[in-house]
Amino acid sequence: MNITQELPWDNPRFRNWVAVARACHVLERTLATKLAPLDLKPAQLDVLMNLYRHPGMSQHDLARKLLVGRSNITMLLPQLEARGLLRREGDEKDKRVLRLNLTGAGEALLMRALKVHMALIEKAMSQSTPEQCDMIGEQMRKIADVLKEA
Amino acid sequence: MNITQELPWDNPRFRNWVAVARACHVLERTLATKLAPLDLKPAQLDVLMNLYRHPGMSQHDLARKLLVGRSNITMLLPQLEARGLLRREGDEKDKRVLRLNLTGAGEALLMRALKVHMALIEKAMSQSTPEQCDMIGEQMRKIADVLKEA
DNA sequence: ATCCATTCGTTCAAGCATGAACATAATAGT
DNA sequence: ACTATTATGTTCATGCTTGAACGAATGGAT
Repeated sequence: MNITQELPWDNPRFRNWVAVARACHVLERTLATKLAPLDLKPAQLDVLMNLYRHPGMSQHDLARKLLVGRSNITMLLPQLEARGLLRREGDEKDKRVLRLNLTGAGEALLMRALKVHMALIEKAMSQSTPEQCDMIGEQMRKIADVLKEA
Repeated sequence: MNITQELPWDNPRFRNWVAVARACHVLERTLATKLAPLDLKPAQLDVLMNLYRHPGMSQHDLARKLLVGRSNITMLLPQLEARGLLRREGDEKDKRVLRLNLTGAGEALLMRALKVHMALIEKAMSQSTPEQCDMIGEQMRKIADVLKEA
């Protein structure tokens, strides 16, 4: 038995990553409660955001952007479509894919939700200088890249 | 209508936070797959880690540490107890609370899981200098504090 | 042309997390 | 002592996410 094995709690990388995970968790849950008045879940907001930025996206592309399974998208979209927030239209050239687009109502709701989201993020990151903030984003993008290859 | 409203994607804080959330998400899912051979979920690992560091904890304390509801703990613990990884013993002085402690098997499994977890975090954060890493942790702790007051 | 593999979306069962409602135990106020 | 309030843990119904299995459509190889 190796009694000298380093325990994770003595490791700065471990402790600091735990802090990252906790901050994410807290912000996610706070966002959920602040979004409740709009009858929107964080996952649904992610959908609207991605459709706004990438109109005509397929469900498969959306799933990959959101890092979730395709079936998740299948379960998620009908609710939003029934509320008139987006449209699903079959592609002419490839009859397998459904093209996704926000409706006017979808864009309107998105804008309201984005105000909430932005305010929360502003509050959270107001403690950091712009330089610190950019550095954090840069490191996090590297982390996502490194892990996607794993 | 304010056409000059800043869109979130132009805001550094927003873009950088999105990167944080994505990195967390990717690491969480990667951890889940790497932990599968041990038949352990990330949430269960969190339980074991906290019990290791805080022996004799109550379920309520554990729930607060993990940022989840009490009922979640109630659903989570019986599986781990049935596997002989932890014990739940009634407190003598306060008959409402259950004191939680790891068993030897629980500690052993925890150590194996920690190796996996540590390796993943090392890989993820190997891109950052120690100074950057510490700064990230510091900022994230501030964020969690700010949001807990919200 | 005809297979074969691949891609896209769906369905379904299973596992998790949540919040409200509840039962029991402790505590504070009177 | 007695009541009211608070704290701990459980139960239950609901909704979300996942992964495997499936059908339909596409594209490539021969």
